[in-house]
Amino acid sequence: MTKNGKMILEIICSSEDHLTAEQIFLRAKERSPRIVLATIYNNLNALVREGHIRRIRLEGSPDRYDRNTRHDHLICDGCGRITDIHLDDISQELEKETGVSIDSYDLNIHYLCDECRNENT
Amino acid sequence: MTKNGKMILEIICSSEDHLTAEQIFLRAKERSPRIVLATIYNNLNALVREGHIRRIRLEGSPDRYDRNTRHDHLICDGCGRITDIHLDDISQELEKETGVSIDSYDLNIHYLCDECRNENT
DNA sequence: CTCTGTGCAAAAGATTTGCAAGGTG
DNA sequence: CACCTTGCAAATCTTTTGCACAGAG
Repeated sequence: MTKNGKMILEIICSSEDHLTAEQIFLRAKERSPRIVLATIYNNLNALVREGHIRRIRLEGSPDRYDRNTRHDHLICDGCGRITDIHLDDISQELEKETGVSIDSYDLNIHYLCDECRNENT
Repeated sequence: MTKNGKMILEIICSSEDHLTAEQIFLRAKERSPRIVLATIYNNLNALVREGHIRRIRLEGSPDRYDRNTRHDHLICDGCGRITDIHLDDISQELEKETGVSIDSYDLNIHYLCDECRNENT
């Protein structure tokens, strides 16, 4: 793995949030001021391809990147906040139900967080 | 609902595939030659907002649109083909596990279809 | 007559690509 | 020297927006 690749992976893994390429770019720039967005994207794609990180695709906002431990996402449709949740792995049930051999799955749950629910009252 | 909205909904519902905006545009043009891509997008957004259709966001290809019956997706990471599957609704279990009130969820299962699996042998 | 959807052109946003240069082995 | 990553600029692709007009109620 390259120096930039390592740095980007570190940035992602050390963040509690789900960062966009732009945000990662800004943080990377703090350490390596001459770095460019294209380099971020190159490395992000490589990291996703090699399974080190996950890409989260969202409505109306750029992709976000997340460490690749098995977990699922709660997405508030009000404020857009994403929360990691750790549900039991259901791969085996899914394989039984679908009859195919599963590589991975994405489970994104849409809801309204407490604040957003109260706002809409 | 507007005439174009109805037409677009019909195109989506009568297709077995998961169409891109572009594909929908081309089919809409067969019936209504002066229609424009922007109109397609406007209507698609409205239809998604009103819950008539679903948007499927994919890696490296434009969004696709799908009828909004409850179902999940098998996505082959080799050829990109999407297959609808009908699993038991797991909302209730998810609500129990997460403790929040769920509006909806997306479950996308990644695998390799038979052809792609054989190719990689 | 008013209001909303439409066609059109142009813009915006996110991501990718081509190429020359730089660093590493 | 050979190779691969980088920086940079420009391109590409998808989607959105502003505006004037047309059509429906």
